[in-house]
Amino acid sequence: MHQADKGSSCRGGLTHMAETVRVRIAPSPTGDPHVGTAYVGLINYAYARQNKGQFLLRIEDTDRERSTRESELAIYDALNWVGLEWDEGPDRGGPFGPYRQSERADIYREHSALLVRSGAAYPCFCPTDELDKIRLRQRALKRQTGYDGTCRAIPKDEAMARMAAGEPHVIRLRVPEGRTTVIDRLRGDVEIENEQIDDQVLLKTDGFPTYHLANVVDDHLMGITDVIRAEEWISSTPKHLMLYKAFGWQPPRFAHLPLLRNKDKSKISKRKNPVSLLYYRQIGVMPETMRNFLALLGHSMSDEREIFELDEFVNEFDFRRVSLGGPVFDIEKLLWLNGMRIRAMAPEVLAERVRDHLYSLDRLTELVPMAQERMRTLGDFADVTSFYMVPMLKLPIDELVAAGKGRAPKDSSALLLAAIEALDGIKTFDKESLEAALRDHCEQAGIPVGDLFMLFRIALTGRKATPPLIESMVILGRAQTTQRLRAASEALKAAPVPPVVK
RNA sequence: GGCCCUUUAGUCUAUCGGUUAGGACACAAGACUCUCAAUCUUGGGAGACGGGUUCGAUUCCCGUAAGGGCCA
Repeated sequence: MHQADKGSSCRGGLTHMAETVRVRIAPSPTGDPHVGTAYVGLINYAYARQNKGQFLLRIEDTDRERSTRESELAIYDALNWVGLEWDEGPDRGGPFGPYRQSERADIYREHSALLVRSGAAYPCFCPTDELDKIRLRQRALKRQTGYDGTCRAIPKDEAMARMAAGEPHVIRLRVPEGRTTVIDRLRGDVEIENEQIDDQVLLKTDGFPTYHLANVVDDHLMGITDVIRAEEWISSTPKHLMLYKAFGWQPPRFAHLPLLRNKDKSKISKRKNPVSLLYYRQIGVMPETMRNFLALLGHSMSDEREIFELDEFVNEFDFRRVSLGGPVFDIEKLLWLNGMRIRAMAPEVLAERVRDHLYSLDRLTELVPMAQERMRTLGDFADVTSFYMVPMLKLPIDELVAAGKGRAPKDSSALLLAAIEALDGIKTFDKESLEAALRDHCEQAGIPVGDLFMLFRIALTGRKATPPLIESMVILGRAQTTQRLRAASEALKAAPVPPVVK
């Protein structure tokens, strides 16, 4: 079926020395921590532990626009929550640091200079608009688009002189002729013609590396022996292989895991699915369930066991038992698993878990200010904040429809969808940004603020009378908020048109 | 559009050429029960299609189709 054994006894067939397995995950700190990160992390973790190797965490924050510190911290938080302990990383150091790419800029620059000197890479002075023109022309001719190699031909000394003179440029990889074979642990040999590969930019005009350069340099310098990552990277692996070759380094082994999917089989995305680990934690999926569930996707235990612990998975994980069809992330089954595990707990243990989940001091402190003015008894707290405690709201469809103020349900539905988009553009999910974004959005769309807010209120809390909306959104958090709005939008789309009331 | 990957029920999967194609979620029915849930029992439902190879293909090979990814 597949070639899981290929190349597993030795790397590239060259060394037989005992080597310590070193693997990594390299998430980008943009947005909420992703289930895909946990998925790939779990496999890497299992492989590392099984082989008594090391599992590292590297932060790929070379996208300086989108990377945030907040998101980086959320990654640590979420990975700790699922229980994947890493041996080296930005937060805990290690002998191969720094582990944050933004702190390694000099290393990349030196390495790209090395390639320019050897001729494996070259500076490209083409201005962006020129490149756009080339692309358009290629498109018009229905030719393969890509860099045409104009600057390849510039003699080396001239190129060096222009660089020294400070002319703006990027550094490109000089892709050689021929074909490149990727040896994938799971698929065997994958051959790709080099013609298919563009002269990839390695270093951008601002001196920052692209993913490809940084990735290869870091993996080598950090002693990574096995790159286990998502399938979406398989087509850029030849570029990476070329880089290893250009540097004269031995490449690691590669294994490309299948991509998690939405219900419609497209690559899992926040548009169609809650993908934030924080969301699942918030609704009360337990970390052991999350690990267990992820381990069920694309891998099976030898005895078809479905409920098991992390250490069992570590013992049994085997590339030969990885299946390659992209698994749909089935929330129903995740919840079933969670229920099974809940039922297996001793009541007193469960009691503690429930208390920690619902009534941790942190959580209460966050909620109490909102509830206080609306409470006459302590018990009122439960009622006022129930919308927050409940994982999945039961939506009152009629009220949702009514909140549309005479709009057809499907129009209200579209309204919500547009608003979700608007929220998407917010960088930090706080009161000020939300308020501004929502009012702004209403103005542009020409909807009365009150109309949208009432739709939101019911979508998010299931009620018409609630604590302040924006504050509630902040507390629910981005993932939960978008999830509920999306659910409401879908419910509205399916709702029947109400009879006209005169 | 080019290249690459994938393909067992609605979903997750088992099967390493010979099975009445197994399990799980979901679904349906029944039992239990003050309700609901849980639990138990039962049930329907699958090898994308077409060619080869073979005594025999879900399994190996080729093609087609579909889905997905990457590049633009």
